[in-house]
Amino acid sequence: MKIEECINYLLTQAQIKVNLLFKKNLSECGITPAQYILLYHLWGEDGLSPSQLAALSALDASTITGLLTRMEEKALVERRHSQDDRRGVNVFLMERGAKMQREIDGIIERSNAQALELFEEDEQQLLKNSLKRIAKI
Amino acid sequence: MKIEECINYLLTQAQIKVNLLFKKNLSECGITPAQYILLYHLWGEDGLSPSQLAALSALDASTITGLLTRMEEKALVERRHSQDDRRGVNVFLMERGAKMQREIDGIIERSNAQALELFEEDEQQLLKNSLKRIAKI
DNA sequence: TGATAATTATTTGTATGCAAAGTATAATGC
DNA sequence: GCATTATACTTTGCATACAAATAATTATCA
Repeated sequence: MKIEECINYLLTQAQIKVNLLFKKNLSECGITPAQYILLYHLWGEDGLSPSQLAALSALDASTITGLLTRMEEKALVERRHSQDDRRGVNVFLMERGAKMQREIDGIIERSNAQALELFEEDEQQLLKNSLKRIAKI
Repeated sequence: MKIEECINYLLTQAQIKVNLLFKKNLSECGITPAQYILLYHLWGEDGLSPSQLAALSALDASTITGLLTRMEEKALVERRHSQDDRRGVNVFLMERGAKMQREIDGIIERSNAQALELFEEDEQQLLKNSLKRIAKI
């Protein structure tokens, strides 16, 4: 079959391009798209564990470890050992990570509009719904 | 905005999942999805240069370098210095890389069907068209 | 022709991603 | 209680990706 009909090829091409756009826009405030995902979940509930973040973001736990390490180096978040279960870790927002929420939200809104500017509202919804379905494989 | 409405998030989630499926299926014959893309273009025209492969696959030239190095180690392709332009390189299929075409084509067909099994034919086309459009950013 | 610019590919550095192995701690079962 | 399991996280190894810097070669043009 032609590669232009291969769903993995098309998804990868689209993801690389869109992710580059988001990465460029988010670099204004020194974070990456993947780091945004963890910040987003922590804004909703501070003190989540790495495994909870892995579940919420559908990423592997070892991926979370790396992300958190780099985010700690940038003073966005802080890891604290859990009191009740010494295996556990809780991740807390630091001041920088908490304060950036509005700025980052703006960048995300803007980036979405930019990526989808050629799509009508109903086309956007169709695309998003299809992506949600295919991600449930 | 909710992260479930963020196009970069949705594209990334879908791409990771679908790519894992393709990666698992392609591992039968020892290649990866990214390596498949280069093989595909070489099946169409042997002896392409790294920059041509970069243009055809919409990947950065430095990404192609790494892919080719790993593909050479597996005796899939071979780099030869260009005769007319000593800066240039031409990439040629080796026997293993050439012979695998039919097997790999089968795996790609199967993987596509698997990834899209919950989609009607017209939904598949709509999704693919949307992905093509968004990748042109 | 000889310096400067452009082109081609690679190298280096950074950031994701997963899988598999390793570590520390807690839970279970005999 | 103590050995076995299970859980939570990290480490290591591999494969993509891009950006920026390098190296080698070719083209331009003054």
